Amino acid sequence: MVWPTTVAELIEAQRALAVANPEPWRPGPLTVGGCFVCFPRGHTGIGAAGDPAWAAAVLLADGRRVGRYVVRATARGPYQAGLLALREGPLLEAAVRGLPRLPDVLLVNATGRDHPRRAGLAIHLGAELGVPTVGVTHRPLLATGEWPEPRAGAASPLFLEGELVGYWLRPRAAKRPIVVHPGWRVDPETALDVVRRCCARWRTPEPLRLARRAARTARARSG
DNA sequence: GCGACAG
DNA sequence: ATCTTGTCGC
Repeated sequence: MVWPTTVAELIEAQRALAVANPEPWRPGPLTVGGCFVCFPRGHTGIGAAGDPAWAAAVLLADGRRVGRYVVRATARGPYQAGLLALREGPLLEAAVRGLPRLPDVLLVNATGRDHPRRAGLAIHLGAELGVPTVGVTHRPLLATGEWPEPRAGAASPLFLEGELVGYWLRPRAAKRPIVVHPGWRVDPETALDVVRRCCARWRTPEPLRLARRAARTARARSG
């Protein structure tokens, strides 16, 4: 399979992903991956194809980092809500494929079913890699729901046209909640379970935090 | 027609 | 995504 390069191709791929019915994945002993793309400091707006970028992925086993890969890359297009795969999809795939092995489950900075065609980048990247995925974002794309109570670990459902598409989750009692999105082969409750296990120390799940740090460190070193 | 709208 | 200022804590 190849990443779509045009809006029409991506929309067609998203429609297929929305009705795909992969075998549900159940968490056993976990290796958890995280991946992240950053852009130059001072970068603003939606950008364009050719923007410099840094993509990183990390692999954690028993909470310890056992793999890391960072690659200098180039954005494939501008950012447009609902079409994030056109900008970051191939970059994230390249970062994850650079790991010593694929994770049991991968955390992605993107939505899943919370998407105009129910096929956000977390789902798309998981399908592409053949790896179960969970999306984590700062806010929903289209879904709505009340914030959970200010207690660490509290969660509340997010709905899109009547469908449960994810959860608000508060990793830290006093701080803003994050959004947890079931991705490829992952149901909402499993997604929540995976992310909770990764938030022992920080608001941002550890695999995403380490991938973000790795990408930004590379950016600082290579301008 | 206009604003909203993951990163 | 990135920016901004102070603030709290290890």
